[in-house]
Amino acid sequence: MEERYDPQKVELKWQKYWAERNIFKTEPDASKKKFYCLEMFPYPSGKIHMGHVRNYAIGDVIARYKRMRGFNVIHPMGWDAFGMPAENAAIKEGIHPAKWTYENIAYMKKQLNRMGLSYDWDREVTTCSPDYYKWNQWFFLKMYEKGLAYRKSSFVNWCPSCMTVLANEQVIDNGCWRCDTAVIKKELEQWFFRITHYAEDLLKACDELKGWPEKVVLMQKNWIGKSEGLEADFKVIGMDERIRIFTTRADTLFGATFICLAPTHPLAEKLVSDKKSLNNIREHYGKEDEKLGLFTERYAANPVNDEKIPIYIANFVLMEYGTGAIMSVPAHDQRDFEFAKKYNLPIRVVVIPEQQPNPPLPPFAKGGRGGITNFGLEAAFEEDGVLVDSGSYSRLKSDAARIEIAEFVEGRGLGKRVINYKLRDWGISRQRYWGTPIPIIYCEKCGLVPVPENELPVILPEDVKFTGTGGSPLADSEKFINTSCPKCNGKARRETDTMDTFVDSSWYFIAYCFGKGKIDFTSGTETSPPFNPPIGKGGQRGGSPALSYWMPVDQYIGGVEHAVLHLLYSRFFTRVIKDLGFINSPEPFANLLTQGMVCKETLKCPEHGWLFPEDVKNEKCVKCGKAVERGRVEKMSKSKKNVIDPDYLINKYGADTSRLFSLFAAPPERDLEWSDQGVDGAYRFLNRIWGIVYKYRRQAPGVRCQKLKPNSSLVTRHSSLLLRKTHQTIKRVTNDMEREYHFNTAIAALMELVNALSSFEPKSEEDRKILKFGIETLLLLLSPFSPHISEELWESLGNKKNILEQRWPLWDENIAKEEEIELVIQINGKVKAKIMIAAGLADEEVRGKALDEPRIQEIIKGKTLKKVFIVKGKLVNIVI
RNA sequence: GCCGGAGUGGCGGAAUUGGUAGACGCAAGGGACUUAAAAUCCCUCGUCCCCAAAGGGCGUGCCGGUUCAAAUCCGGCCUCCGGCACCA
Repeated sequence: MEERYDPQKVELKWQKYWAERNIFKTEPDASKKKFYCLEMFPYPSGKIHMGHVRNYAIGDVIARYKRMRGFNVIHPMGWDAFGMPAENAAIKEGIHPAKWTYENIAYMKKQLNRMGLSYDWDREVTTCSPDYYKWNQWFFLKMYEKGLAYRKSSFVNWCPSCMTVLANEQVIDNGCWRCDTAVIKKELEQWFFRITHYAEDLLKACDELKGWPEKVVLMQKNWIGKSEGLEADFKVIGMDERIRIFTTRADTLFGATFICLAPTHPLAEKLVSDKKSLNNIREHYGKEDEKLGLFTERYAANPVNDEKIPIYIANFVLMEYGTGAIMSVPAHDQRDFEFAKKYNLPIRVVVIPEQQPNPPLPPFAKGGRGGITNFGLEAAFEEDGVLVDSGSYSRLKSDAARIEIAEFVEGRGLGKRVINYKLRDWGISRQRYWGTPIPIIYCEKCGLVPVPENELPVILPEDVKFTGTGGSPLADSEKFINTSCPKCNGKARRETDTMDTFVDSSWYFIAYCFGKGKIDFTSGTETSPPFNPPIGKGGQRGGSPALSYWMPVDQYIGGVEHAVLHLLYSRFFTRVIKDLGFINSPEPFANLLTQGMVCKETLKCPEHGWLFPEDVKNEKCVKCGKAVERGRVEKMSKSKKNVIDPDYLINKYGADTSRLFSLFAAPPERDLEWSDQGVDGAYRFLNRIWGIVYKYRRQAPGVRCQKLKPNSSLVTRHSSLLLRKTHQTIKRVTNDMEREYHFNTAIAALMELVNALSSFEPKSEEDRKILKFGIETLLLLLSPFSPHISEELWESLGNKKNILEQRWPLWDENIAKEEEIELVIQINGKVKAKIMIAAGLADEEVRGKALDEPRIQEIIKGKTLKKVFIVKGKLVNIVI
């Protein structure tokens, strides 16, 4: 054994050892409980970053820990390989996206292996390979058959920079999720997945996501955005038309003083004669600037009292939500209020607060009760209350009135109660090259024809031109576009849009279960006894035993930025796949851990802007020598240059230190602040362990000492303390792992054990045995965090079998238990003394010992004891 | 605006059920070893009063409450972070 710890040597040795034996390969084994540990697969952008290091370190600890706990662990990895950066590289540097992508994958795979991650590479998936995206196409066809994939024209979010469409979820603060460019509305024919078909199910099942952070569940619920309300028809006076509106406030129906249509509402054209004005409004549609309206010069009849009210077109009314038309109740809706003020429309109060008039009346009441109160109001009253000026419904409370008025409107045949969702169908068409071709053919005679299943995959052609201008390169590829119709064999052309890359990542966790190159949803085998029977109902395919064995994912780990996007799409896809009969559970991820961001302080030179850490020497910019400003701690990003390159870190300290630091610096769900000194600390810790093992490597060879008991005649007092500490450490580390994966406190416990080991001086043979037991236990507990050094030192101690194949140690509660406890004695809640007493004494004895304590005697002398509280094993509080 | 989450030493963080606030690490200061430095090891380390010790006061964003006892529970506020945002 070397005296000095050389991480490079140790780590490469064990990585080679693991790879040669393909040690992380797993197969279904019905005799063992499975554990599916999954980290979000990366986009192969070139190199891994610290966010990946953290994400994959967390996942690897869990995988290795569960493996030692006896689970059959599946721990796969792959590549989210379609996407825009590859195409941008092609435009900028002339490299083909495929070449660029596969080269990046090769490099990043090396990096991941260099981190010592325990992946079963026999399950690797690469989404840009035809044997993967074939199944995107297959799912598309299945969904098309079931009406879950459809085409429609609509106003879509368009990113002018990426030159493509974005789904609603992919618009962040009105900008593109990828490049931040302001998104504009554009009318296009698009393919959609009918995710709204599952809206209610996706929402209801949120409550079953017990293993997810509440925050994420809430975000999903809000995104789905269920609301119950009334759809009501307003007849257009003098025309044979009705305008159907949606409202959640049927109780305010008597307060409606006008109605508004979205500019793109089908009736808008009919009602408005001034097309120029209509187009003007359309240009301001969906923009968050001022509210704009256009009077149609037509009127409609309120379904509740046939009152005649004006019809407007308004830019703020969305066609995509509800019916694309609203009734406007300015007294009780702030938006309508602003609109009414601007266009001088009447405002009628029909709901007043329940508690009157003390506390003082809200501003709206200044104008008096009920009636047209088009003055004195400063804001709408949007809360529930009591109805006024609403015919026979006056004096009812809002909640009751909502039901009664809705029933009345329903009774007149002028509406129905409905449920609406904010969730829209998922637009998947992208006008880009580097994605999955949508398997559709347009025939001059037969129209829209799906590509037959046996002709899949529709291969993405390689010989296309990347100009960076205009639309998708596919649209210019004659070879690709021109085809023949599968029905009539006549001239036809292919769809040139490709699929959103979120389609790829919506089922990759299911793909892993098949194994590399073996994805197959068409030849499901019959139920075989060792596995759970697949759910396939009559007529459906049999499903796959591998899928029912491995699914769902037991622990999913990734960034919170996917809280709605990827996670919602995956839940949708998993439902579709379940309904096709391939898996049992509609939920893909039983437990979800959303890890925090990796952050670092930013550095800025007044002249050269953001600086890399290595561009700063002695607080000065290396280029100009000016003093550097220390900025805020922010998420590591290339643009702010506050990054640490994982390659640099691993070359300098090794993978074990890098992993250990990123796990120790903060609990996984919280943001992690980078600290160079912290990394040094982690490195020092591993060096100390190396030193301890080196010092004692030849002591007590071949001994296992699980059965040693403290205070037996052979064991000295100081060694029985070490034995206890060892058992306590097993207990603490195990509990920290089980309790929300709090690795930081688990590592802190290991550090305490190292402190105890390094200050221990063995004097007898028994001491040496206990010391060795302590060291071996330390290595076992450390191995999920820093696996290479643990293997190396384990071997140095003469162990023949891998530490990987060892069982997680168990603690003995009798040994871990303290014999003496420190009793805190408080007087009136303030700590006055601490004494050591035997553990497990009866309350009376504890009380006696506390009162006998001289310091306490001194204070309570001559005072009456009011009460004495005893907390077992901890504290006594004497109230005087 | 609406909905979440957080606020603890110089710093990252700990405190599992209301029961010793500050585990563990980092930084800092002092010491040992060394020709010297690095490395390593040992000691101190919330703050204030006191020469010091002993002891005591204060202290988990702020104000108030419940309790024998509050970082933890309740009410009100402040700040920061995240999500949603014309969704009728």
